[in-house]
Amino acid sequence: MKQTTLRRNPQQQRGVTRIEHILDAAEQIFMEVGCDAATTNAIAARAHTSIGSLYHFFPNKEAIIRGLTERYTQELHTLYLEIFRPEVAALPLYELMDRIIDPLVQFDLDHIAFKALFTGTQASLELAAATQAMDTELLQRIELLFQARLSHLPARMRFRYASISLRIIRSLLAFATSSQTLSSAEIITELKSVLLAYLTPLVSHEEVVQP
Amino acid sequence: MKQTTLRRNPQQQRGVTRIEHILDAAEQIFMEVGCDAATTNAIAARAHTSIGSLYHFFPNKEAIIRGLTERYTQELHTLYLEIFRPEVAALPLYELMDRIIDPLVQFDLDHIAFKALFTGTQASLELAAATQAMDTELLQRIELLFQARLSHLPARMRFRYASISLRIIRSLLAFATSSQTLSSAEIITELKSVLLAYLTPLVSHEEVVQP
Amino acid sequence: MKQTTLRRNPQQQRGVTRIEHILDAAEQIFMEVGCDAATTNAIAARAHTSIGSLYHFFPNKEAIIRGLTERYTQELHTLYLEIFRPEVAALPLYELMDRIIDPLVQFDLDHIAFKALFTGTQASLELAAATQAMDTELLQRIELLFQARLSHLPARMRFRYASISLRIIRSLLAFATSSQTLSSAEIITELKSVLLAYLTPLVSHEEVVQP
Amino acid sequence: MKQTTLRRNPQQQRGVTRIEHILDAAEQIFMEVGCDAATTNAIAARAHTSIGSLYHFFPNKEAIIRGLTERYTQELHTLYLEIFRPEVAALPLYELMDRIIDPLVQFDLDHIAFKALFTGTQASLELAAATQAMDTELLQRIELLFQARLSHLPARMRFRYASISLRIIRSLLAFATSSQTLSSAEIITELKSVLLAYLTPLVSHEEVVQP
DNA sequence: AATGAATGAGAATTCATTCAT
DNA sequence: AATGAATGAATTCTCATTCAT
Repeated sequence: MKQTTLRRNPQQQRGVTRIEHILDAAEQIFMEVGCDAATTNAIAARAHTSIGSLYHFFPNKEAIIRGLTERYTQELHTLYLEIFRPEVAALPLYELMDRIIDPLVQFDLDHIAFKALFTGTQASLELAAATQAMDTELLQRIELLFQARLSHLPARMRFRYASISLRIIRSLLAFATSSQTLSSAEIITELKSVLLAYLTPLVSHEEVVQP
Repeated sequence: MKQTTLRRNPQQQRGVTRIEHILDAAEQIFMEVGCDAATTNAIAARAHTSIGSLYHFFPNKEAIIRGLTERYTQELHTLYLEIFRPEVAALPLYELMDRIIDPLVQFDLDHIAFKALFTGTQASLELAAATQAMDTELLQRIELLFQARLSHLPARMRFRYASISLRIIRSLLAFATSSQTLSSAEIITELKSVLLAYLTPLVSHEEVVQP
Repeated sequence: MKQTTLRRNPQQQRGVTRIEHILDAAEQIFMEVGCDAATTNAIAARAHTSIGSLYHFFPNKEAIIRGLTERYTQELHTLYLEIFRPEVAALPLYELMDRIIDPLVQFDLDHIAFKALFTGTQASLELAAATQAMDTELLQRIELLFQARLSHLPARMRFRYASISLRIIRSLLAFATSSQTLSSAEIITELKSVLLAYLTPLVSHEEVVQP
Repeated sequence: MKQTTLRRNPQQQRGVTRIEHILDAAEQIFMEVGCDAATTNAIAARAHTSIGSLYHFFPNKEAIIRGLTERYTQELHTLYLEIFRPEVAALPLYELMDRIIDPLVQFDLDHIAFKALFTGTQASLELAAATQAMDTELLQRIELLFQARLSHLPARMRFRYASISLRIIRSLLAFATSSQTLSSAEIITELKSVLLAYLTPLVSHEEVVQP
């Protein structure tokens, strides 16, 4: 049975710093060569520590990936808390969109490295779960918004709209941060346009006024 | 410099069959364990051949990936030729959608293995290029359709709409073939709905009559 | 037990030609990459034949080396017969030298490829034996010459002088065909000079008159 | 680009010892089966270490050969320094000979393994360079001696005499350590005799008195 | 805690040789 | 005879992980 967490909780400040360094190094290396091709020795070297020290804190390579994922997940969770404040539920659709999508774009831009790197098998499984979890959280929050506004629809339909919206957001967000042919701004504008076109009919009883 | 194609063109019928077997085996194994974790020995074993024979035809592991990609690419290209016949340009939007999306869905279903497997570093680079190329072809064909129908728009805008549409198609297609919570049919229906909602305003001068 | 000779004597003229082609190809490849690194497939390809045909005539790689060695040995033996005609025994030392050394130089120049290539383990053993044999023949012929001229010396001493002379000849011959800093002619001149200086005291009763 | 040196400099005493062991083992194995046929696994086994450790210090097989060559080269260089002390320049020719040749003989006897083993392709290239370099050093030292004694000759001639002498020394030294038919002592005696016969005429103005 | 040496299973690839066509 | 596909043992080298210092 593989250990999945830190081998030991660092007792000293030094240890905490060391762990962060290792994660930073891992992030770089993963991005450069991919997850499978990254070697623990290379990560240790990049973190200016010894392989022994690395294994002092992480029981195995998988734990490094997990650590990285957790760090990312934590940040994303924090972002969700900031985005989905109670007051957003009452905003008009087009403004709601800005309030949700713009921070997500920014977050993706701030974490391009992270997204780019996860290609390897190990990482995929690891990240698939984490992303799944994070997207499930996002999905639920979107559903919650819909619940407030589309209370006349059956839950099943709200779930469907939320799922489809989430997928569109994710894909065009990824496109926005990677496209060579269209500008990020263009794509984000279109993303909002697509969602408005898709969702507006459902909320047509609202008084939608776009600026 | 790595060889990129077959080590030698098979001179005998046996060889052709063997190559197909190897590619089939590779496809399976890649799907099961991922591309980096797949070993050439495992592929040879699964293809009921010897490692020597594998290397008789493929100079290295990368060439197997390439071979697989090429086979897939070829099939996809053939599909595009079938889909984008001249007469589709004249179809009403909602029917056009059926004519394009339904075959793509079917193709994806027929090639779930292929899509699922490409995670490894080597494969990514390989497939990234091929997918890029194939999607570029699809993009151009969509642009061509738009050119016929949205001739009043500047080319730049048509390119943007085509790009965004393609992305949405790709992501919801992938969702359709992988979702655990929504049915494939549901997702496809929504995909068409999204595209109609997004594109209809642009072609509103057409007499759009949905059944 | 490894077969050491041809697998079968060629029945047709074609076969003889094919064998020569294979040996020629082997000689080239051996020279280019060394004996161990040379592959039978490469030899077959260079000989414009198939690996199957190669093994049709040679039971294994070693047999190719042996075949090459035998061809060389045969030619060298023929040369010795030409050089050591009865009349040379009576020639004055300095002329004798010309009669012996000049043809050897020419032979080495004509077979530079052959000398250069034999580096691999298999070849060494093979060639070591053959060279040993050929040099033993040369040694005996030199001894025979000495026997005629230095009949007053004990056989043991004649053998020693012959051995040493042979070694000097071999090494400076090799030097002559490979030196970058001295010309072949210079080296050959010195070779004769060394031998004369070394041997003349022994035959001082001869009337040595140099031109 | 192949690494050519140690993968890493050993930081601990253990490492230094291990490296020496590996080189010793390699020397033995190379001698037994030749350089190409020697496997890194066999070397590791003979060194009583793991293949991993071997590769911990040597990036590849070639580096082992290089390491061995360097060790040998270093020792030979040290020997040259000991042999060619300033005072030898003034010694009479026959004594000079003893002072130079006898230590070389001894060195060869002490390093029979090394000389015998270098047959493989890789090694040849490697050793060819090293031997070339070492012989060039020896050549220059001999030239320097000649410069002192044969100052009346043009430099070009001194170079020629030195080159020829070196070649004779090398070949008869090799003969001395390998001959089955003549004793080493006999051969060395003849070597000196040859050189004296060859060189004495040049220094005849010296008062050469042999005991 | 920290360092880096040690380990060895496992991966890609080669190539002499055999065999079916 | 000729061809080239098939075979698989053997080889070099990697890298996650453990252990001695």
